Amino acid sequence: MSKAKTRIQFKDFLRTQGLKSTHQRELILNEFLRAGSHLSTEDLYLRLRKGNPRIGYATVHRTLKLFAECGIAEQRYFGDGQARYEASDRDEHHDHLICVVCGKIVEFEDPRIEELQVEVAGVHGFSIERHRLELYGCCPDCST
Amino acid sequence: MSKAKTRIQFKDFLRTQGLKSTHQRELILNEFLRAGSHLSTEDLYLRLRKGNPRIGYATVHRTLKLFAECGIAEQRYFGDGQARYEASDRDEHHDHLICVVCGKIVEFEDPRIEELQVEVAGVHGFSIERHRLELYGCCPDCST
DNA sequence: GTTTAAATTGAAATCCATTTTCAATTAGAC
DNA sequence: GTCTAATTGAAAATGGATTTCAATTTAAAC
Repeated sequence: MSKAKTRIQFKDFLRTQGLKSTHQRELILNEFLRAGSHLSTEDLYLRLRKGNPRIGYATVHRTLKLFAECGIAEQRYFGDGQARYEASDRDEHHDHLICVVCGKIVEFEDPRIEELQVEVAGVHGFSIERHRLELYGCCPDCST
Repeated sequence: MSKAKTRIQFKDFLRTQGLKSTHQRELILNEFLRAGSHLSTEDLYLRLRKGNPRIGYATVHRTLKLFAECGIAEQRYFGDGQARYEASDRDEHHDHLICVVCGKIVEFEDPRIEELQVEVAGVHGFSIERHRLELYGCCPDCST
């Protein structure tokens, strides 16, 4: 999804929820879209502070939760005790490869795995709503 | 693996690491093996307190970390902000189905998925060390 | 443009699981 | 038994997430 469309989606969300469009929310969305994925609240907060000294951590936190609620971002936990957010600006779901040495995060997708997941869930009578698949290992750069 | 073997494995671990076998560690291991899987530190602490009023939370916490270190337990995060531990008393790795309604956790394993994971990681030059696969959805009891 | 009610902001406080501190205790080698 | 190092547990510290609340801002109504 284009950045322009994401901005419209967020505005629509705010309007339909009776929430207000504010300068801060705009700044935060812009920086979120500009920055790479897998950002923690802290990451985004620090990036924002560089250009805009007057944005509070609490506002960044609250706005990221709004993004997740409205569907333009997804919250993830990679086990380091910090929530991370990524833009859901693609149609395809994807999973993650995480390097245990340098922390690099690579995205991938495999429809065959997704299919098997649905099958396995069905065997246990579950209907899947979402899933999380993370492969932890050593990336090419770190294994030399 | 039998509980007796697990106890021996832990004792060996302590000995080789120059650590001491204490009454508390024994009590905690016993209760951990008796209790079901997917326990938080708090869960185990409360169970222990029932029979043994004088066991500290910090000791339970530290001992669970020892279990994880020595390989008789695995630490997991299911996104509710609490670490959970499960006995690794089987040879097979397994993944989890989590009911988003009632919180029930069901274990499963599928070698076909594991195979595909290795393949996908290889494509990106990663060697897998461990992985995490969780399917979140609605269990049969809650979907009626 | 002005008024007004409601939402928002941000600094600080709070929450809560995890982790550390430290003085007292205990295990285990000698 | 003696001695040294590890362990314990209560309490404090940590750190990210979340909430509080007075001041500010938004945007709808006038």
